Amino acid sequence: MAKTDRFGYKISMSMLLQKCTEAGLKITDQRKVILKVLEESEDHPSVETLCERARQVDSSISIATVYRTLGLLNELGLVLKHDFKDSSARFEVDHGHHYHLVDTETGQVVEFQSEELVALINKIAADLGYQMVDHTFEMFGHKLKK
Amino acid sequence: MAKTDRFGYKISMSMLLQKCTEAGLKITDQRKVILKVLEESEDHPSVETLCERARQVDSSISIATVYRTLGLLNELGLVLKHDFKDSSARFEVDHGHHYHLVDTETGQVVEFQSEELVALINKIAADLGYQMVDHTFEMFGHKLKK
DNA sequence: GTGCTTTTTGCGAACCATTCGCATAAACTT
DNA sequence: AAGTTTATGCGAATGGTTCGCAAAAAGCAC
Repeated sequence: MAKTDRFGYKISMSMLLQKCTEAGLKITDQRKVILKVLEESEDHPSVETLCERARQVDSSISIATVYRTLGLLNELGLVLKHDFKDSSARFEVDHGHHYHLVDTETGQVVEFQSEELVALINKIAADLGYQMVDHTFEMFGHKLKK
Repeated sequence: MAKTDRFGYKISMSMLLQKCTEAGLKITDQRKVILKVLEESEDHPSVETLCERARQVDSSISIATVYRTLGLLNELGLVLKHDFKDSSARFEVDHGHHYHLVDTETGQVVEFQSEELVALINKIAADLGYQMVDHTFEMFGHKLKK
């Protein structure tokens, strides 16, 4: 049975690698390792963290290669780059768009999607005379008391 | 008649300076110049741009002071810091809540409000069982070709 | 497989926005 | 005016990210 995420998107290494070859990229050992590490990461690792994890598999991998690989994957739309306020960029495999609601009391992160939200922001952009190509949205809140 | 921004918020230098003294900060010529330049900026200038503008009034102002002043004002909540994707941070006097659409081709920032968006995200939070207390939202796009 | 061409790699140096250390110079206090 | 505190300008340091280059590996044709 194929592995899927909570929204039902199928994810697989071979699919990621296929996309890379389709884009004319060569499949190197380093890229395979980095992709695998990224795909297995449940969190949103920084480049440095990612590099450390990759080095545990192949200690010769340099951070420059990690940067280059992530840049490439990001251009292909396979990987999402997040610029959180506190310094360095963080990455995750793009498993389909979802948003985050951070519980301000527990720190827990709730993921959700909303077609309605996507539709509305596209409409807002269009009303302003723009074609939206990207957006960021994050919520902070606490559980409703009954 | 008091000057107001496009959303009707009253803004004034003296108010900003008063907040600074209340916070125990000394009012220096540099701070007055930086504050004035920021307050008169209709755009969302980068630190470097801000520094250039300030230097036209007082050429001895250093970029380190501009950074320090903006950091201070940001801590006081008088100034908003935005980390748009394109490298350097950009600032604006806090005139109340609105959103930003960044033109990916020109770097220009379009401001907008949407009651509909506010209503929708509150509803989304409520549906998830949460009371929203804060959120971030930013759009990136380019002008529609006709 | 063996060549040949193109892409990728690791390394360190370069880059760039931002921050720091420090001695000097202002601002507030009395 | 004198004393205390905070702010400034300078240049050097920092830290994440990118670049240049020669060496290594990948893909392709035979």
